Amino acid sequence: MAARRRVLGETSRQRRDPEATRAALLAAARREFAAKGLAGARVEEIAAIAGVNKQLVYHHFGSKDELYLAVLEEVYAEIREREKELRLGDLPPREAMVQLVSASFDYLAEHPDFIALLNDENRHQAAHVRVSSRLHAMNSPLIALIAETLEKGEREGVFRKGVDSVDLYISIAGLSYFYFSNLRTLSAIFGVDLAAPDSVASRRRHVVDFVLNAIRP
Amino acid sequence: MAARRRVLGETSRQRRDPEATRAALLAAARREFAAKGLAGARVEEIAAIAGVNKQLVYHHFGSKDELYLAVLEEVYAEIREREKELRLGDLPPREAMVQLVSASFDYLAEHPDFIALLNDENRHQAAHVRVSSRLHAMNSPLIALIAETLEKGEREGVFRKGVDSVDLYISIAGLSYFYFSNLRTLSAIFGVDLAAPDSVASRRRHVVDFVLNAIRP
Amino acid sequence: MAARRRVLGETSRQRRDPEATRAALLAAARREFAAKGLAGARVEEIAAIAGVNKQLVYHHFGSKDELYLAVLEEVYAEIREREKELRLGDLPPREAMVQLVSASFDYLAEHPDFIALLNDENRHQAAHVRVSSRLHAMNSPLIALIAETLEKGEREGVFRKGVDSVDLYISIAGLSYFYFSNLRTLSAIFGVDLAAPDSVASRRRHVVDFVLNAIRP
Amino acid sequence: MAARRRVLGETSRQRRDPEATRAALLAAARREFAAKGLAGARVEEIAAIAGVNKQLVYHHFGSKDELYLAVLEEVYAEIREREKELRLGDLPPREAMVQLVSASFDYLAEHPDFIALLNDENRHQAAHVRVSSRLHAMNSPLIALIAETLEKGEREGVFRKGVDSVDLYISIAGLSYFYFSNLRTLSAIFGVDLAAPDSVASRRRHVVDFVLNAIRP
DNA sequence: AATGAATGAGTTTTCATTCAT
DNA sequence: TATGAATGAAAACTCATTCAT
Repeated sequence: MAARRRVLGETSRQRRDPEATRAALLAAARREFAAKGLAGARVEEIAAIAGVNKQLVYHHFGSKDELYLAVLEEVYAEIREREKELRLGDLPPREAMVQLVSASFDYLAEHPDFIALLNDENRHQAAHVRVSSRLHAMNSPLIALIAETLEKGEREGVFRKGVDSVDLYISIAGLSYFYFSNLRTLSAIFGVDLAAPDSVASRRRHVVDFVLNAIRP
Repeated sequence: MAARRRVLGETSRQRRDPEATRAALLAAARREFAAKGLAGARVEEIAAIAGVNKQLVYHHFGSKDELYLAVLEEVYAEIREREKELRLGDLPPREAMVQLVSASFDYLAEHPDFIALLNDENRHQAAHVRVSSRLHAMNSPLIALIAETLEKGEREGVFRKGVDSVDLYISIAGLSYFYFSNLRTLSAIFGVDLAAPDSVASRRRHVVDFVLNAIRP
Repeated sequence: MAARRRVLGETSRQRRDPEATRAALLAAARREFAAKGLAGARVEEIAAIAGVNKQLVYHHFGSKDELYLAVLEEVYAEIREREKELRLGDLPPREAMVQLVSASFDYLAEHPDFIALLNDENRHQAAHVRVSSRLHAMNSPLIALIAETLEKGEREGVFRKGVDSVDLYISIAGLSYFYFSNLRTLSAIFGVDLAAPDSVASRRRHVVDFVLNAIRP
Repeated sequence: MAARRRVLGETSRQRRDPEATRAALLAAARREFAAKGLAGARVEEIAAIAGVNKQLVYHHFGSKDELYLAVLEEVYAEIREREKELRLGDLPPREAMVQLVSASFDYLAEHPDFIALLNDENRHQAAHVRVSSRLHAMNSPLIALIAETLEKGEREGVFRKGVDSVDLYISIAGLSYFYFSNLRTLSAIFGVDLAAPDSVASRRRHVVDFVLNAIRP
């Protein structure tokens, strides 16, 4: 008996607008899969949130699983897009690295969906990511940026030698990701509110410092 | 449907051994919840793996949810126990920190189910952890150890000042956790096998180095 | 288990006739709830009797409880409808009262399921009736008819004064209701068959006489 | 997860007192069967209310069904006992009849259990009453009292002739029974509170009046 | 006599998916 | 393209009853 809701701001969406229907379903699915996982999310609820008939999920995506993959693809595409937009220009290596780490932190801070979806996909042994040729085609501009910045810094003597760019990429991500991914349990166990703006700002400073200190010569 | 299997090593468990029944259910539940999450795991399958009647889940734990909480409590108790066993003795601060980071890495390397369970619990906004008085009573010995080591290193001038121990705790955990948590998607996206022993060993070295470099004066 | 049966007279109901499906479920539910009560009736059996898939109960009614309420509403609507059809025209008060009492008796004689449903609902403290706005909107035409007839008879001097119409309504109902409601235990205890047509006819005469005698001047 | 409760006032009943256990079970069963019916009552809950182990139901009564029969027998025995205690002495017939009707009304007013149990048993077509030789052996002293009183009144000319004593018995019972049996639905439908002491007192007067008027010459 | 563990057969309800229109 | 009805399979949970101690 989930109430039929229309997405915000769409009081009377066109009855025949396949693109809008698809987009509404995708947005609703992203929200539901992030909140409840592939197993916990309900096709009926996704359709209800999108304000459309349940059957349209099958029309547009084929199955719950394919809808899930479509969400993953959208989410990955979005983060890659965001990474592409990162303009470091001619910033000196240290300043460039600050930007990289900050941007990485901020993206995760703003997209808890992304974290939840990735965690669920990892539980599934990346089964969907593995089979998606679209996802394989998206390579991370960030890793190249990190490599370039690292190299430049090494040459200029502001970064130590011997830091692997993939390792650094994973470390930068991990320092932020774990904080947001485990926000609730850490807060409960420590008895603090890590979601508070002050806590987040403090963590952000720590992460940037931590990385810069770790790679200085 | 699901074949009745006995847990490994228990070819003919006593018909009346409630403790053994409870333990078998808990072990099976841990495995299933880690593999499939709270929503995806099946009570029937858990009972089948434990080799007992499905209704005993309700007899011993009350509900699927309470069984899930029991698993979380067990898992947290186990990690706290492990932390308590860490003996740093009179190691100098740098060596002590190497031990701390290594032990943290190794625990996660050996317990992928812990990671999976935590991720699922975080998706549920730590709903179970929050209500468990048993979990609130368990405080991490590790965080105290880190604080002590950090302080000693600062005094001896081998660590820089201004590093917060909770921040450091989260960073140490995050550098290892993210790697194992996102092993599958990272491997798929990068086209490498991060689960390979060589990769893990290499990551271990990186993490230890990274932390030590980050906190050197 | 339970064989798929089609409701009488519906040898091949349309596959897509939601109204017919609803009606078949309602009829089957009425029968089962009357025979076994809310707790004793089985959703599966109701669906089987209606010749439809068990899940349609949830599709059309939401839950077993809401189906039960729908049955109560139907049954009350039916009795109210029947009361409305009572045409006393210009009958003199005594003859009118005979009609009222007789009709009341006959309805209960012909609708043992109504009695069984009411008894069950009373065990539930009228929980369903209380929350039904549809039921609150149905007021009994009978009580008004009794009041009018009583008044007219008083004016004409054929009925005594001081009889309250609600009291009389309950008494008329009670004299018949108890007989049918407790038919089985009374028969068992007295060692007679109160369900036999002769017994019923005799009781009918008694009830009419009893009421008329009770209200004569 | 029904909490284990001890019956009021029995904080530590003897561990080995079969009679007390039997009585506690019977009392709990009476309450539960009255409240929920045979189908709705739970053996575990009955045992919990009685403060004893569930298995003792089987020890003492054999099955849920036999426990139900034991409750019916107890309840019938109680009402017969009560009827036996009715002392009309040498009251004149009208006064005697007032006593009979009043006592009948009062018993039902004070024993809603009895009504609920009888209704449930009637739904089961008196299946338990029929097979109980103990119940068949209990004949109602009331019906004999009514017959005597009726006869005496007829002889003295204070009651009309032609009233059958069984019919009268059923009418007396019905006038009170229906009121209490259908208290909740009638109150809900009429929007009044028939359970209020004033309503009950008023009904009591009506019933006594109604019967006396109905049988006067 | 008494207990708690254990069980088999259900019982309501859910859910992804397909069908008919 | 879109809808609501319909379905089969399963899911969590229940319950009367029996077993082992």
